[in-house]
Amino acid sequence: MTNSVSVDTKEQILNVAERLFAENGFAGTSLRSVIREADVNLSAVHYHFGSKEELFRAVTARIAKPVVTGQLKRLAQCEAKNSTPSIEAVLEAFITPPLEVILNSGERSIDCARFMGRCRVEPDPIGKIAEQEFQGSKKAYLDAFGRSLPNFSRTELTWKLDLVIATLLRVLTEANKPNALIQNNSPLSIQATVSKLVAFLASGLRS
Amino acid sequence: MTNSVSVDTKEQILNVAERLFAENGFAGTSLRSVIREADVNLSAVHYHFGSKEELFRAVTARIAKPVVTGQLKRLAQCEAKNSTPSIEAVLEAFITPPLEVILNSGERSIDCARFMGRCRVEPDPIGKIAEQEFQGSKKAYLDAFGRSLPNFSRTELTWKLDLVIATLLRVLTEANKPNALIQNNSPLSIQATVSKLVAFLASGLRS
DNA sequence: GTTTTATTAAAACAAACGTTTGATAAAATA
DNA sequence: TATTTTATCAAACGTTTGTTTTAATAAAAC
Repeated sequence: MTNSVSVDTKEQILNVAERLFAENGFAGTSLRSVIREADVNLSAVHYHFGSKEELFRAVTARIAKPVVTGQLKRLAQCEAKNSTPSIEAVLEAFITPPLEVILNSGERSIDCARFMGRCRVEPDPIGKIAEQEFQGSKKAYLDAFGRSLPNFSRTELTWKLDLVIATLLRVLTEANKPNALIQNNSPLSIQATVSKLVAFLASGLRS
Repeated sequence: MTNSVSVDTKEQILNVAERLFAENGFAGTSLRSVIREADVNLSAVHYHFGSKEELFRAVTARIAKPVVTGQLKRLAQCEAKNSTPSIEAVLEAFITPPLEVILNSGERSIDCARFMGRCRVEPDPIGKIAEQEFQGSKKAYLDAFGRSLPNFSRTELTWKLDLVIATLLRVLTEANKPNALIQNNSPLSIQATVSKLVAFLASGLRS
């Protein structure tokens, strides 16, 4: 049907699941704790999403889509200016979208950040689901790394991109905690975070 | 008593728990799956460890102790040679012990690596337990970072050390997977991994 | 006005969970 | 030798898990 009531129910479930998955992980979050906080019926979860695993996928997809889209768009812009962009420019294109999503998520911003950080350190098969949802931009960036750093093997570039992602995920997980890089989600803070991360990672990638 | 039977039981539980916690996380690992693979009685877990949480602490402590000891020892040696060692030397002192532990763990080496990588991305309160067990060397290294890099604030050094740890944990988690830095646990491979990680991180820390 | 269709609600399901209990026997201590 | 301690075991505890089933409700389509 798609009336306003069901939309609210579905979105309420997504929002609460996002927060609880981020806090307690997939296995540590029960559907009953979700429906309790979302104030909906237990059946609503299976009606709207089918299973706990599909609920997790839905939460992940909601965040991953704009991130991947943004990363591909920025990489294209980046390579439109310069056929062989600097690794700094490529890094900035990769790192900015996830931080931008946080900025555009209103009250959910911190939950978004923490969920992004959490979802990809989940044990399999849940971690694989998250990897799937985010992998749409991975190959393009691996290729871009190769063009910006032509002196490294594919294997070397692969684990380096992997460490870039791990670093980014840690920054997201720690958002708003003491001494964390992300201290609020103001545009200025996001910009500063991108700059510091690019500086931190670029020189390592060249090593 | 400490007869050979009980020692075997206790160690069997530790070994299997280490592997399953590493694979499936704390919440994703049931005590019944542990005792099934360890071929011991369910009560043996509570008899030897008291609770699931204390079993996790025991697994963590077994690995963390030699790591922390090694890190403190190497840092002291490092500063004995040079009162203000390079950040590369400090990094090497920090990174070597966890990789050394893997090398000295025989058949458990990959499980050790993966558990180290997993235990500190566990949701609280489990993650806090792991943090506790590993934190014995943290303050000393934060101070050492400050001496090697005197131009940065404590806050900046704190998140930078945090990212060093996150990078190291990722390398450990991915051990023996395709394109991973750690591809086997030979002394040569470990040495090569340390060198690459130091190179990757040192320049970022200076930025 | 009747029949679909979409959504919520409540109850029940079998399975799995961490933990506790009480019995048993071997080992250590006296 | 008698008593206590240590270790192991099967069985059961009450609770919680994800999922399914069965009804009830209300809006939409015919």
